[in-house]
Amino acid sequence: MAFENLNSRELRVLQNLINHYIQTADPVGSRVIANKFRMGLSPATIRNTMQDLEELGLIRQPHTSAGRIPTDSGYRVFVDMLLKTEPLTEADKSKIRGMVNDGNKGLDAILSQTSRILGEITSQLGITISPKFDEGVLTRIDLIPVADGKLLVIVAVRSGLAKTILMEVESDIDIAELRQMESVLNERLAGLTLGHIRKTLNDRLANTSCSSRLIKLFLDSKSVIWEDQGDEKLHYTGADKLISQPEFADRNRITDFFKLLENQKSLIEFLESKSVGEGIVITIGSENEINEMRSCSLVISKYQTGNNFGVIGILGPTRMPYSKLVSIVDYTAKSLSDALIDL
Amino acid sequence: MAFENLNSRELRVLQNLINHYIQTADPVGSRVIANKFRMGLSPATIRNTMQDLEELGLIRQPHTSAGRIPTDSGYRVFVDMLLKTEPLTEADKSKIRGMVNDGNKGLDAILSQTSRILGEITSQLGITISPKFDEGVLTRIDLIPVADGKLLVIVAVRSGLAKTILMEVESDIDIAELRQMESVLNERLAGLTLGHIRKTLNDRLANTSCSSRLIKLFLDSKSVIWEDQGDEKLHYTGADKLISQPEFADRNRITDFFKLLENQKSLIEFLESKSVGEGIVITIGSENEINEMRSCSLVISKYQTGNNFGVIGILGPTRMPYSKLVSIVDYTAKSLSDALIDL
DNA sequence: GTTTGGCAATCCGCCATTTAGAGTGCTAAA
DNA sequence: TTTAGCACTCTAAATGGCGGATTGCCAAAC
Repeated sequence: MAFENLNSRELRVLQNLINHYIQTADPVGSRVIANKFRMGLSPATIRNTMQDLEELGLIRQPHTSAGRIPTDSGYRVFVDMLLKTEPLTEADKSKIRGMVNDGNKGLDAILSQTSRILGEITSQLGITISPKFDEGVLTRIDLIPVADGKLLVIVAVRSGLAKTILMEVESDIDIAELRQMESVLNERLAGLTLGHIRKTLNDRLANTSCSSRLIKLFLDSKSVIWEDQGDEKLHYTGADKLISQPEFADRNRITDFFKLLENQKSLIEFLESKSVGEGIVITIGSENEINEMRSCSLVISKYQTGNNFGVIGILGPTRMPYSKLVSIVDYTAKSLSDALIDL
Repeated sequence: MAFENLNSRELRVLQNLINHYIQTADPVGSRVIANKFRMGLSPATIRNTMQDLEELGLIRQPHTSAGRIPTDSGYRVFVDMLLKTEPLTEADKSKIRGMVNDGNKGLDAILSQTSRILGEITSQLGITISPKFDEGVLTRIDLIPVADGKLLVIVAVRSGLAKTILMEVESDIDIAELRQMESVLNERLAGLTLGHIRKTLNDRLANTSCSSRLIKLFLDSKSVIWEDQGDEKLHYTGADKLISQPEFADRNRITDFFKLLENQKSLIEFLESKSVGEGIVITIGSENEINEMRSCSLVISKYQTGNNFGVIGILGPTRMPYSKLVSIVDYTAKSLSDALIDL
């Protein structure tokens, strides 16, 4: 949209209005902008500018005789053209680093911690999603009989992640058969990405001397083993603070919000679909296709471990302190990626 | 408390009052009880009885000229002396069985499903906690080098559960050393419970010909490997329906509630502390020591897999349909235990 | 002695009305 | 182009009255 030709006064008014609204959650009137922000203009002049901004669809009045509040497009312009990222305090930085690097914890615990710290220092909902395995390169697969009729399959991926699947088998699998299967799998599949393996498994398992029963087993459970089904785990923290924000005064908003959170699968899918490319992604209000999210914004970023990518970020009302959040999410994502290299 | 000498009229009034209140959430007056429940008494007589019940602390008036509502003690008497468990409908039964036995899913997925079905058919919060590993009997331990400096430890437990831990090691561990360590561990530890192993590991690893480096490694990471730290996982579903109940009209109640849910550790600990013994346990309102739970009730039960026990149940406001919930939780716990034997 | 009808008293929830305040849009003057 | 002034509009909060529900108590009835 052609908002590039906004003049500088309009931009400044929009900026001041949004900054003030983010703090107070109250519609902002012309007087406040004129006085508090010392723009050297009278309220009447500001009013004229505000009318222009309203016609452009960047701000709106909840009702006559109220001040203005930003629309989704208004926030979009703010984020694209006016955002000054706010440097983190040392305290926050060290808090983040401390949490993320917390010793010998597993990936899961780290991500849970991370969502907690994100929630805490932002007072919004901190979210983390564990990395997709799909892009992971198989380093090795192990088959371990653990009990009668149970076979534990361990899929180890470069960068140290591992996934275990418990499968049922007929109880009389021969150990030798199993070993053979194992080595065939390793010979033929190691070095490929899981996604790739999934697509080409049929071909790759042709012409072996393995037990056909086992071959069948592995072909049949293709999706369970190689697919990503619901492996990505979602952690979130900070719901309590979030719902005390004024935008959740209406109970229905809260119910909507929890419907959203309980439908983890679609939420994960959605977040992953949005976090394309490098760096921070911000989506605002109605830009989020999920209905229950139409009054929320998202500040997210990918993080990396090995070849695999996960997502972390913040979910909150469209009225959120974007400039702070961008720095926080960015710094956290980077710290997390660093920490996971070490892991 | 000596509520055993309540006369039968008092009991019937209490019962009717609670049944009605559970349905409507409105204070119940003497007229309703007299008419709706056809007790053959006039409202005035009921009023007298209600005064008695109030003096005993079983019911109370929110304000003059309102009907009465049950107190926590009132619910307690109701549950202990007046509860008629309501048989499940066939529809619900088959829903539960269907979900719980849903094919080849892993434990985690089953428990997640279970919490969902509990939430759905009760309109309260369905909760499941995965079993404690501590009582599990080790069937086998495997050591698998997955990458430079990484060692994957797989702890398999009778009944098919397995836990994997990724450890850091110096990169030049010798495969032969590892195999030896593995077989020593299996020889000396298989058949013992994890809890037992944890306590006696030092002694049991004395006098071996294993690499002292490896021995040290295993002793050092004792807690990570054998301990239960946060392994119990909590699933819950139904928050959205729960908070639409009238008792959550006050926003503070909702925030309290989510503080409770986000503090998973203490919630898990609490639920486990309450679920002693066989069968259903019901705790009401202030009987729950956690502050944020003082206006909620809990209907929980243990379930079993191998030697391990987990907990499932329902969390909701003290005004909950106890008689239904008891049957549902009971049936679900049993179905779950059955399904996990099969697993 | 127990139960009941009658009745005054109490308190809540709802509705309409009022009031104060905030902010606007427009117009005319600077 | 900017500003001051002013009539207008709308909200939020306060006020007051009314109807309804329920109680407690007392005296009469069973």
